[in-house]
Amino acid sequence: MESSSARSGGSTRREATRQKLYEAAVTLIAEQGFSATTVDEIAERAGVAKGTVYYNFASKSVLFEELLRHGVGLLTASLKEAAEETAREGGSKVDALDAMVRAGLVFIDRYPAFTQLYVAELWRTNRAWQSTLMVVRQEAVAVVEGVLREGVAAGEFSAEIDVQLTAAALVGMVLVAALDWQSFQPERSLDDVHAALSRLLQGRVSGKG
Amino acid sequence: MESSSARSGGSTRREATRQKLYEAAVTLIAEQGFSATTVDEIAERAGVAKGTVYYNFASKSVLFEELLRHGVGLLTASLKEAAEETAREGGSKVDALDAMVRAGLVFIDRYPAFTQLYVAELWRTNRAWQSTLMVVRQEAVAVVEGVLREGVAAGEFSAEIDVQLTAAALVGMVLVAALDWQSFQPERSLDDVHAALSRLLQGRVSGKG
DNA sequence: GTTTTTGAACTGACTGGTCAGTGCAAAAAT
DNA sequence: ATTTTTGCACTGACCAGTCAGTTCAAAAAC
Repeated sequence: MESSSARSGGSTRREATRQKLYEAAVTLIAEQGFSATTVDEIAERAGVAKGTVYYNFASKSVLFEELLRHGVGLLTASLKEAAEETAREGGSKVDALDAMVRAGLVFIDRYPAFTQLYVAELWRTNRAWQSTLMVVRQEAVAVVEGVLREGVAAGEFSAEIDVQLTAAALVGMVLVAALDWQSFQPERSLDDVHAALSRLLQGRVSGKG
Repeated sequence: MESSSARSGGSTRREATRQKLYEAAVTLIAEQGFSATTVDEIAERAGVAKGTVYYNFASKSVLFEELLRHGVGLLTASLKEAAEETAREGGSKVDALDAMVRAGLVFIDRYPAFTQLYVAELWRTNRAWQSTLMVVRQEAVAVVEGVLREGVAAGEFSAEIDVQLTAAALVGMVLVAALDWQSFQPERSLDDVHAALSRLLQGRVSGKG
């Protein structure tokens, strides 16, 4: 018989197990890389048996892919939210960029391991999950590109900026500054880091200030 | 006899073999990661026997570490050269930064695989070669920090900029923009990319332009 | 004649993935 | 109300294959 013990989209127990596996995998892979991390390690850290990993995910690669989707989904939602709230409050496009910079920093602060792992894999070639990686990357970068384009359309940004390259550069600015912050100056506050990046974003570097 | 022909370190033949191994390892590891790359693969791509790898390097890790040192050494030299030439020509510190941005782009354009590999490893923790990684990172970033500090001292940059964070952000800007360029818009010219980054660096984004 | 390279065989530890079986809470049957 | 059945979620020993690193005699390069 169809037991139907938990009709609403998968049992709670299973979802909890998957979450534990995500959390175990993300830190281990961030530290060691995908290949150097064994399924046994992931299972052990998650506190489940190895078979459970394969009960919940078709393979180690699939676990990783779903982890990527899950994580970037959170980031993209956060960036959109930041941009939309700024718009709602009548802020300029620079304000929107600034809010997104902060949202990015908050995300990296909350999920540093995921960020490390993502950066480490993003530009590799010939990997099984490359298409997944590109899709989720595009989702996130598109939010930044959108704000830049709107800014150009509204005359707030120079029409001569290269939207794609500028978006990539902004993402890189935040990414590397934040990872450096985490790795080498963890005592600094998020506001400190945000202030430094705002200054750079708004071109307030040159001049006596 | 230790003939005059090879003062710096070892025979020419041996050095050539090591160079071939570097080149083979750098592309393979950039594509697949360190752990997923086998010594047999490296030897095969380099066109030497496996025994030769172990005759020239104590282990796979040591080969990788020396590769890191070698590569970042080239980058650091190139950055210094760019900064010094700008100074020699009487350029401003912004000019020096701009020249270093270009030098970074040229480097990434010439050694994309090395750059990928380096970025993928830089923020990992608990790895055998972590101290090597940090040392060489610091050598490179210090060049940027130095120019920023001189700019502050000379009153060209605001005294309120955070040198460390700004340097990291600038490096990130170039790194990510360049890797994106390589990966997703390889048809663009170096000058194009450089122009986009210059604009951002000099705060010529806002405004009708 | 010394240094460097070759190449193939070998070892021993490790790994992704499998699978027969267990535990258990809810459903069905009595 | 009690017993029986169902099937989901999980378990962990096991397997077949892989890989870093070793060894070494012989050849090649210098």
